[in-house]
Amino acid sequence: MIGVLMSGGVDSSVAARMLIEQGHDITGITMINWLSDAAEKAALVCKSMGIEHQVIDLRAEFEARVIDRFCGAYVRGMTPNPCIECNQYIKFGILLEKALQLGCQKVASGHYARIYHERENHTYRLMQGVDQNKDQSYFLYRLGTEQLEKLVFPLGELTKTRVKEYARNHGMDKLADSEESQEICFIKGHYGEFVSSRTDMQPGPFVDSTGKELGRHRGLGWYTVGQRKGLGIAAGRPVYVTRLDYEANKVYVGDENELMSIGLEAEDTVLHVDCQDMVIEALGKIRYAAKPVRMMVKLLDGKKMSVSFDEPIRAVTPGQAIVLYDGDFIIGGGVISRAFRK
RNA sequence: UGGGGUGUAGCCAAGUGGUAAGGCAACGGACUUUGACUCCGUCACUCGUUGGUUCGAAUCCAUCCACCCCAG
Repeated sequence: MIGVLMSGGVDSSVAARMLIEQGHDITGITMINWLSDAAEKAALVCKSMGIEHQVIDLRAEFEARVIDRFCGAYVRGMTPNPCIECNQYIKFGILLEKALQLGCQKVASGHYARIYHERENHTYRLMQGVDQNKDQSYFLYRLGTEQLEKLVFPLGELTKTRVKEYARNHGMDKLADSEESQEICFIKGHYGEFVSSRTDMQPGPFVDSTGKELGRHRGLGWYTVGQRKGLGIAAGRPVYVTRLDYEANKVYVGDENELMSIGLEAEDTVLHVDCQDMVIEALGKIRYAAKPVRMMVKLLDGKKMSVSFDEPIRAVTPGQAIVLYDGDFIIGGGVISRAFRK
């Protein structure tokens, strides 16, 4: 039996339908994490497909592992990616465990990514989804063989367009036309609002590179490197956040050219390839929607790596993930801790 | 109080007699599983006040008000 993680949206619903068509015995699984009506929506979908549906309450785990860390990072001036944490620890951590306990042999989800099985050495590797625009491998880069061998991503070979078509052809018109869920699932409203409601954030100064004060900020959690909107600074030209200084509670701002970096340092590194020489050449992305750039990666001690780019990259942001690719394969990645400015 | 200067949207700022440029900010939308970037759109029936000149003024004149600088 395959347990399908269902949110009630098109993607996971199509994934479920496809598995049924392929003759698999499946059951729907939805986790309750925070504010979401996913469980109700998914229940309806499951009912229409005539399959079982289980709801698993992971609110406590989600809050501790994802939300608290998210706020903790923001308040310290970093820009975390909670989806990555959630995938690693919640969806494909605890939830996967529970599904296996429930008797599932495998767990499927509607992610746009592929899993490659190397039979010779019994390893599983993550690959980008075929749809370049929807590829979600960035959020899954931490998954290794132990998890991947238990997973199925039915949408990995499809484009979003094909998925919608599939939905329409299988009586799921409503789902096909439904809005995409875009934002972080546990926040309604502004991120800064959310972070400040759960932490102690203090206002402070906006300063330029010379230290001159240009205004007052509302607390580090309201900003991210590269941000332009929402600063309220009328300097006659656009100004961007260049750095967040937690110690001094200062938000540095400057011109776009002050945002360019030639390299970075990352920690909490995971690598899915053997690497004897400690130096890797790869394509890397420093944000989900970033353009991949060729870079040289040096492994420092076990968990750290130092990366230098072939060309300068804009707004390298501590807290975000650097994800490394070799063609369609995900090599690994880490959490950005510093940017090396031009 | 004497002399000089300035007053145009939230900020900066064009415009010197013909019926309010532009930038920044803000707001709205598109894009986006990071409220970021980017893109598109909106944003002064009115030019510190009150009068006057004129067919017509933000633009000329007078008045008052506010602020700035110099002098003292």
